[in-house]
Amino acid sequence: MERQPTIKDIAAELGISISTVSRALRNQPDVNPETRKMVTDLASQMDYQPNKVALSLLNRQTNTIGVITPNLDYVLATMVKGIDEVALEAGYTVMVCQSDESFGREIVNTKRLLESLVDGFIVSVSSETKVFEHIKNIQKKKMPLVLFDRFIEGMTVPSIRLDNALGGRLATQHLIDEGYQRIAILAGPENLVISNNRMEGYLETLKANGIRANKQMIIHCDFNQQYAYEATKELLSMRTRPDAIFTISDRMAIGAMLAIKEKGLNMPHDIGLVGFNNEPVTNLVTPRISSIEMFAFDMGKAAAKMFIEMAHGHEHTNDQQKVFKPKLVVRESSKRT
Amino acid sequence: MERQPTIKDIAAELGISISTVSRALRNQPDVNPETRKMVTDLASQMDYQPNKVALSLLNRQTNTIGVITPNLDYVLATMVKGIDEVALEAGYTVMVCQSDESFGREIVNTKRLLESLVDGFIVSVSSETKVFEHIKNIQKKKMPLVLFDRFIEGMTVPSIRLDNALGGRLATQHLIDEGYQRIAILAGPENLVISNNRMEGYLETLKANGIRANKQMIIHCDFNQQYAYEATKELLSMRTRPDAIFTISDRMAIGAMLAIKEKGLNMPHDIGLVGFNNEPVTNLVTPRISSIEMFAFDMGKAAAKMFIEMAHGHEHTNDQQKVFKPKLVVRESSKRT
DNA sequence: TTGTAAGCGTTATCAT
DNA sequence: ATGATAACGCTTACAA
Repeated sequence: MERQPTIKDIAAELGISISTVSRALRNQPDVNPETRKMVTDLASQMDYQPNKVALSLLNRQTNTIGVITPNLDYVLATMVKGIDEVALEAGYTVMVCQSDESFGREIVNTKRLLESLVDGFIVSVSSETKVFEHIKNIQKKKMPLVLFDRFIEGMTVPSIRLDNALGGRLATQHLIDEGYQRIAILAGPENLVISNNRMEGYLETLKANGIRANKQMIIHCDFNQQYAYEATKELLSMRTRPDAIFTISDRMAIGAMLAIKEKGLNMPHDIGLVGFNNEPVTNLVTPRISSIEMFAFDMGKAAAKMFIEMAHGHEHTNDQQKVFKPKLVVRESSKRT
Repeated sequence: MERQPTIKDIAAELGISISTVSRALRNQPDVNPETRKMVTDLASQMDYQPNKVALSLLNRQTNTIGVITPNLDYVLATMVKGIDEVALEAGYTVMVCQSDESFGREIVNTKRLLESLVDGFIVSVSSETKVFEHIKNIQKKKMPLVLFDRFIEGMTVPSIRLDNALGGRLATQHLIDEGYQRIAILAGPENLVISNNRMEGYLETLKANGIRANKQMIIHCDFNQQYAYEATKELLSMRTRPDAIFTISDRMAIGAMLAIKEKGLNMPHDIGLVGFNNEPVTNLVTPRISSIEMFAFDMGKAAAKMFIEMAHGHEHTNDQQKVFKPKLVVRESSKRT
């Protein structure tokens, strides 16, 4: 890589001092118009670009946000897009690191970015993450930190999250309203808060409708189409099989759908299905899958906005949380009436 | 954000000079074991982290790669994941910027990152991009630059690309082999090289099989499910409708599929369909869609490897290109025999 | 073995 | 209107 031109080079070339060059370039008053012209002309001729690293060192801020995400699947990619959008607008650049749902990689990523490269973090923790020292570390340094999507129970961190329990309630109540009685749930990994919250909504709603929850109807499995497929096959081979399934992700809904079709059951007649996330794919399959919309793009934007407010030193409390309300989107897979 | 501890602080606290601290911290010889212990102990107690910005300024390199991508849809997200993987391994951090298929945002992103924030670039140009001054600019600065996926015709830039024409040939030949005669193509935007290459493969193969290309069977439309849906409706209402459609992306294949189903046609009997990318969704719909696998993850890894070689000053020629061979994956949508 | 000082590119403060 | 200098945090000759 070639050495880039600096104000020093410009100053030397023009036989003036670097402070004058600096001033001229930044349109400060108190600089002779002729001098300014000389400087700006030469600068653009040399294709001079101010060195952001030097500025970062000087100002002790990099105008960079470290974004750590477990993956870039639909929901998180959409959120990251929202973050990107707002950040760019506000003069921030975003460093996206994928932890790949691995605790180890999350640690490594955090540590790297922490080394004075970023002004703060917007983080969604991996499904493996059960210890939060690295997150506390960020807080200890008083850096702006916003969690999004996946959050941490029992820790007060500013965050953007979804009312997952409501999502669970909406889905379950809808199935009940459509006349389904034996509603199974494919829940996510056990330690994942969002997954548990969706399940709580499910349990709550069953109870509110006088339906006894059945442990055999509650399956924990990875956020994964294959597992969901297997789990559904299992469910469908029960002596009293479920007549509806609520999966806490659309990926899982697809897996469930494959198993249902294989079994020769008709949706929504024989069995109902509701997913979560409202991914485009729900519209592409036959029958189309009902799902819970979570406004991922807006959530991303909100996360970035909250971050920027914190970075600009606006007062904020640590337990500031913005909670988005999900919305039920009814499609053929669950519409029996 | 709190001021982070520096070696200066450590030195002051211990009453020694900063160079000694620096040496102790970096395990240099020539430093008294006792001094070293004092220093390292205090450092870890203060949770000292070396300031990367200062180091970047000193070394004139940031160990950061600027990745510019038009979007984070399946293919590019997968490639970015590959880039990430290799980069992390090699001690680089990745800054991902989405241009959102907009030329303007691509320019802005490039310019920002160029301001000495990154050591070089791995870029996939937006579909809008027809002028390449910003890319030439990077080259002029002698920064490592690798293009991936989308590349530029008539410019010699190191790049990782797919043999798109081969992809077009594989798909088309397969359809012909399955007995389809009137094969339409939903090509992408006209100025996009990858799209044109796929079409060339299509045209070539028709010719090689003695089939006359029909202009009405060649539709240019955005990489977009909705457009593909409209275009297919149009195609299917022709007096002599096509009996097969090759779409140059799986998204478009889904759009086409919707139109085909709406028309009540049976796949693969009445009409054949082949997509491109081999996205997971091709496996989720009924019938499953045949597609062209492009090994996106490996392509991303290769891009990062090439970048790192360049950054390490390995000799390279500007026209160094790694071309991946796509593979046909046959599924039900096109298997008539 | 340790300290001093220059330098990385820039801005801000204080002269001139 | 312009210049000299210190500072940001660090490394690295060079000196002690």
